[in-house]
Amino acid sequence: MLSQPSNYTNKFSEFFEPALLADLEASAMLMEIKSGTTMLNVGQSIKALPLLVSGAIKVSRMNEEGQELLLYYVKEGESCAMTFNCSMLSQSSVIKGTAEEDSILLCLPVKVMDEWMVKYPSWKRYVMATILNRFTEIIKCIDEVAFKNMDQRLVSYLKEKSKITGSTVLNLTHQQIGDDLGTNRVVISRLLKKLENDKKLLIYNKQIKLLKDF
Amino acid sequence: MLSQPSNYTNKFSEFFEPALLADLEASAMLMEIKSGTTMLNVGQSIKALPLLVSGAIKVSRMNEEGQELLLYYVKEGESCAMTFNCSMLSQSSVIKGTAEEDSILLCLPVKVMDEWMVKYPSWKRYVMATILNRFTEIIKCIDEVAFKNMDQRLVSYLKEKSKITGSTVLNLTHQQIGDDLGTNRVVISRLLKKLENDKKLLIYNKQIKLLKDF
DNA sequence: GTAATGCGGTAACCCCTGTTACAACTGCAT
DNA sequence: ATGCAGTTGTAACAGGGGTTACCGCATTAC
Repeated sequence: MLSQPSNYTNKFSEFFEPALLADLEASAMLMEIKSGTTMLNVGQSIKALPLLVSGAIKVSRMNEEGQELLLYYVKEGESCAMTFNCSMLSQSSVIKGTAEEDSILLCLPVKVMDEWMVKYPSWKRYVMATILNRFTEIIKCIDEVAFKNMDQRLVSYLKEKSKITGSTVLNLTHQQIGDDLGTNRVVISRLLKKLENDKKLLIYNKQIKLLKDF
Repeated sequence: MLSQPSNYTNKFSEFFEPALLADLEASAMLMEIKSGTTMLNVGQSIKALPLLVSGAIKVSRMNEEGQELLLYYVKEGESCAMTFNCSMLSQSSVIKGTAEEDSILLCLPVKVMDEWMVKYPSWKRYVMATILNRFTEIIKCIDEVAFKNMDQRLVSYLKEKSKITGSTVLNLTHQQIGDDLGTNRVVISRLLKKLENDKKLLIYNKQIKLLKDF
């Protein structure tokens, strides 16, 4: 059983002014999301703005043929930039959002977030900072896809994954990695094997352990 | 010799409320930019917000090794989303902006654009719409780079170029195209030749003519 | 136990694309 | 006219990585 929003809004107390925090408590709805839940799919319209209290959300692009590509993660204290945009202009989404872990989030009605842009300077700052961060991360993603080889992308991916989970043991199948990087399972197996030979990691069943000099 | 801003702000009269237009006239500085001028480079800080009256700006990503990749164009009546973000948070740019044609733009001090977010609903809408459009275009760019082959990317590129210039005759060298798509000149020559054989276009020196069934 | 399913290892194959090299051609400068 | 710089055509080669196929192994269901 979850307690009231008031216990969770303090995750945001470093960004938000007191009046905004109070308003947030009053307006937001607390939600619990199980790992793996798809919260938003391509083409859906956006009904509420999620502020992440704990856990992590994976944001990815899916093309028409169902191929996927990981864009970035939304972490604690963060929110989704696309949602800001889409909700303010009542457009539908071009991306997919999935809970990477069990997550807790505060859901805000779209209406209030627009009002708050005018009312609370700290909210405006937060929204702008979030948008800029996402832009930067998407640009990073473009750099990877456009200029880097698959082996480098795989290494970046595993590092990021390790950072997100806070562990050097990653519970991942080769297929899952391939999906996130928009490539084939065999390619990933091949590259992982090479990394194992180079003593960068160890491969187990559905599990990868990163070694010290990864 | 350029006339006063007042003659140019009407490009924006469809988006902006009258009071904002008046304020724009008072605050903006009119600038003329020659084709090929680099207006913003990676690592630079942003001093002013450009609103494009006429012409077109090419926005691209450059990586550390100097490889380039075209992201999108800013056209008449539009502005640059990254600039909004960076200027509001006083961050430096991660992208490059170059005048694609001779262009005229209104330059706004960073300070006022922040105030206007609160003051003018139509400004807030414009900013948000711009940001969303850019997001969408960058996602499109990711789709291309991640999922499409070079021949498909080349076709998209030429179509876009034709739309921007409003002509089916494009004054481009193969090298320039290669730079925009982040690839090698020889690759472009090869693919163009194939398109010429397929009767999609004609190749001249420093010039390409798109045919009807392109 | 056995069967079924999913995961991982490996080989073989091929296409796309990046790279290098060189020749032919254009246009401009002198 | 000659030379030079920039542009284009083409061949040849190499490597990355996408694809298919098949096998062994682990896990779960029955």
